[in-house]
Amino acid sequence: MKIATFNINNINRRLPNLLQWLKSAKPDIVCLQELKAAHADFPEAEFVKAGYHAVWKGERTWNGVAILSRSEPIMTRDALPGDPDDKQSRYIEAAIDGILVACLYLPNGNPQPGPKFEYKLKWFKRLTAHAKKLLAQDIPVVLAGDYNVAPTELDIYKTKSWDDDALVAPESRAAFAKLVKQGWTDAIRILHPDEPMFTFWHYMRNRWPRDAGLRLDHFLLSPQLAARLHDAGIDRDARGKANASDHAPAWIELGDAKAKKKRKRRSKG
DNA sequence: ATGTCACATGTTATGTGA
Repeated sequence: MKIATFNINNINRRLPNLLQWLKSAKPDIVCLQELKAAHADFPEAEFVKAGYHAVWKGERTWNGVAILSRSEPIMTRDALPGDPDDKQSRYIEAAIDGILVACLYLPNGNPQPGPKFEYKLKWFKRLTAHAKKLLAQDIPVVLAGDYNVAPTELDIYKTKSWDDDALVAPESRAAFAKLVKQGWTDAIRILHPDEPMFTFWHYMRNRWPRDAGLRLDHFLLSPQLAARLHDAGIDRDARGKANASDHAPAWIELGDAKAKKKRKRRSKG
């Protein structure tokens, strides 16, 4: 079972890239962020043609999240609980093949300090509260998406350019660390402890050719899924294509769930 | 401040967000 997360940065603008990548990467489940499309403008038919079901939450101009899957998803939520006044489309959750898949797009938070940064930290708190409840259910859960946090120094190229940025701010990093500490496994990092594993390269200043990237897209796995983690990686090639998103897809490969223990056969006599 | 991209508003650019 292959699960991917991909900040697509405009689903319609990037549709040819996405379809090509789906064909070559063949993920079973894909979490998409930054659709930048109204709900009615989501190109569902194209994904059906490509063999995927889809659930999504659009928003005109900004944000927007979706989950594509080979098996039919059962949407469990299309918003992060905790603030009914939050109208931004940044969270969608579905049950797929016995896994609860949460697709999230955490606020960027710039400039900081300021109201946008406050919103980011508040959103993080709500996510952390919800994540705790999911963990308590003791089921296979993956929290996948663009967290807009480079968790450590290893997750960003050597630079001073981002020192005042919300992506590396101590509060952002502390919030991420606090979430992980609940008992989640950072899938990419646990399998690649020494490589940067960047997922984002800014369009500006030749950041892609210079490999001046950040690791912003993460998979957090509940213990039941962490036990099934076989492989993880970044499809960097996607970032080098024409008209690419500024993010590359990240993916994990999971083994099958253990077959349920067979009941002891009753003796015949 | 700059750099790059895309969209909205609605002009022959500018603001906004990332």
